[in-house]
Amino acid sequence: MIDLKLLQKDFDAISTKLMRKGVDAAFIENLKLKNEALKKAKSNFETLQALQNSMSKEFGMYKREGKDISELKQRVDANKIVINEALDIQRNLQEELENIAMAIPNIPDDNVPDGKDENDNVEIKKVLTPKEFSFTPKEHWELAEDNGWIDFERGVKLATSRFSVSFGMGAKLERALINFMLNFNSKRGFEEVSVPALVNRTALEGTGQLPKFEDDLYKMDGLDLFLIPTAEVPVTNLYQDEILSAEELPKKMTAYTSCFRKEAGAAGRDTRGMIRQHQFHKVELVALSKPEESEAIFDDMVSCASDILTALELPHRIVNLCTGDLGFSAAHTTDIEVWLPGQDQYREISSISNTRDFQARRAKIRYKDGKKNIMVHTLNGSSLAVGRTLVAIMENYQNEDGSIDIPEVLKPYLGM
RNA sequence: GGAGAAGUGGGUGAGCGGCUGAAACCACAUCCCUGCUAAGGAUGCGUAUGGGUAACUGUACCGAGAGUUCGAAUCUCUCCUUCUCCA
Repeated sequence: MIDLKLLQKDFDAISTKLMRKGVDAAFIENLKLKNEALKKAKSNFETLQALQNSMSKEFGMYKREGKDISELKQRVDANKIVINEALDIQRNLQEELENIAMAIPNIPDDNVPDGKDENDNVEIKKVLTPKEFSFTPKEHWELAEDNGWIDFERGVKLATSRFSVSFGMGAKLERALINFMLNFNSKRGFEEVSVPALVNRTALEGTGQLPKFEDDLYKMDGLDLFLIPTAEVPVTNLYQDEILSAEELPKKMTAYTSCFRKEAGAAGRDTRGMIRQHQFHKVELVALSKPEESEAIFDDMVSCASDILTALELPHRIVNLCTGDLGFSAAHTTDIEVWLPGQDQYREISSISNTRDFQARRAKIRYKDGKKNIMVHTLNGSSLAVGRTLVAIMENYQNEDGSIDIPEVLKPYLGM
């Protein structure tokens, strides 16, 4: 959630920034007006309540002293009616305000480039040069089927479209990648955690998936529980509604989970292969930090993900997302795109975001700085999407005869 | 699935309709004393939000929500969680 006090104080600047992200000006204006109205309503209610409280105290004294209370009772009863009206007004405003505020995305940083969609993202640098093939490289689905690594039909048979099954070396490689990535992140100072794959509404509101994006989530029938779309949700919410001590920051964590997404708006995109599946594996990095540390940690996370790709000898590039491609909760995001020779293009394999205090305010994650409680900054990033890494290995390590080499760093994980 | 018991501040735990935002103890912080490593004393010490430069102060919060009442941590209802017993 954005800082309403800041909005109130510096309305023009904040609304200008939000408009860069495509938020309707009228919407922001409305938020401001509602906020002001709520403040008035609250103050009004509290004054009445204070009066009621003091009369109630008097009431107790009268009774103890055996005085006549009928006149006082009349006053108190009359005030009660007024209070209830004031409370109603306040509650309605509160609810309206919350609905609006929760649907407003984070304020993009000033250095986020303007742009409409992913085509306007800005490349920062390339790492490793794609190798030249002496033959026409195949796409991963062909390689996956030819090598018997992935069975797309049987995934559909078991569930529905956009599900797949890994066999043999395909399955082993997934497991090796997960272990390799977790170990890599551990060495970089991220503590490994294992978390539930189902979370409640509060957790999803905390990280910003709800209330706006319920259509993208799988919801349990009859329960207020959802399958996680990313480990970011359970891991960040681990400290929901807590006040951490300054010494325990930064908290750097890494988790492997399956992720589940309905891909509601993605009809027709990447229908073939395992680029866009309803269920996929991902190793995630999450950090909670003091505000002044978050940028350094952000850089650390980007390099951590990039270094994994480098260790796997996979060419990739680092891209700064433009306003149009920026997610709901992010103040700024860097994507890592891996080179896919079969597709002859770079494709997203990691997305690292600093949400600053946006999620912390929603999830109420604070730390004690001396006497004051301050919102932490939260960061998250993939390191990496396992399925897409497997895709990248298949396409980059393919040979002319259709066989696939195994990256050196993974061999120990495969007993090779 | 059935039957009971319980959920209070960082922890233990009192309170069972007004004098309680909450005793006491522990932990913690600052200061003092002492002087030798362990103890003594004083003060402070929850969260959120509004007002105020500040001191301070209004309001809300005793698992969550609703209700009874002039007034609820305390009474009622629903839900959640934990523990014990039964199937």
